[in-house]
Amino acid sequence: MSLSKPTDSELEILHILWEQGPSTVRTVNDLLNEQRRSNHSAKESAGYTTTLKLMQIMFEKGLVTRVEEGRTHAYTASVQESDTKGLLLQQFVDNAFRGSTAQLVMQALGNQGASTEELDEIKGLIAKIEQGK
Amino acid sequence: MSLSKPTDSELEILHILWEQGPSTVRTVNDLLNEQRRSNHSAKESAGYTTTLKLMQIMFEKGLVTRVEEGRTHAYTASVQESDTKGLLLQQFVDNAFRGSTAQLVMQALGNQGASTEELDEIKGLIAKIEQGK
DNA sequence: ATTTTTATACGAATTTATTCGTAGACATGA
DNA sequence: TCATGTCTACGAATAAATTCGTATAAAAAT
Repeated sequence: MSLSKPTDSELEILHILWEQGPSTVRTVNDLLNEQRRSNHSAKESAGYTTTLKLMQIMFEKGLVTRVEEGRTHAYTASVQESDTKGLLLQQFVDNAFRGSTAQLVMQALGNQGASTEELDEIKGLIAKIEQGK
Repeated sequence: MSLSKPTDSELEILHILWEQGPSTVRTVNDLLNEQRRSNHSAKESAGYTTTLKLMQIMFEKGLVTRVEEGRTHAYTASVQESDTKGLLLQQFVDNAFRGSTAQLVMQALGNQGASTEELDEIKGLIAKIEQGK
């Protein structure tokens, strides 16, 4: 069963499920719209049935599981956050940076600098990776 | 004049134009298909008129300029490689990593490790950034 | 000269993602 | 009870990206 790539909207929903754990469509839809408003996201707020439909499609694709709870369904992400992000990243690096992770990292750090703490974290990670070689 | 975001197919073409400089549709189409074959890209090889149409659309959007040369057109990328990649990266970080560049970098380095040389390069860059603060 | 090749332009089919309306079931509260 | 609200399912409209067929003109080859 190979990990399937979520679309942008699906990813938005996955983020919520990863954070919240099992949730109803209603909850997801509310949080989604709340976030869109506070982030000044480019997207308008989504209608309830829109989110419902998306989550049904995600269920068909196997991105989420669901359990009947009375009249409603509780949805749970069935893909790991880090696996999914890894897959997306891999494809993004291939498309935008011709497969060069280093180039991507350089661009990322160059662009909108990370904070000093973040840089320290990254240095630590590099040190750890170098140890392992 | 805000930079517009190229689609995946458009980005493939831009990469070729960035590498080759001004090129005809024929050249772009040939290189595109050559690359797709050698990379075992997921995509099939593209018909000539498909590439032509894409490049016409890119012209309308202002992603490329073109000059008549006899009977054919020579197309040139009109967006900077680093600007475009920066924009794509920004949007990707927002979508997939909720805006956290550090998280993206961590995932990128953790995933499919960079080579020792690349890590050195990155360390150098971090040092330079820290100097600038 | 006439056939074949190689351009552009353009309309339109296809595919994928997104959005929402409407219908039917069930619960809740006046 | 019966009106109102909230759920799921599902069909279908819309939008965006991709693909390609066909028409037409010009050049090149025979």
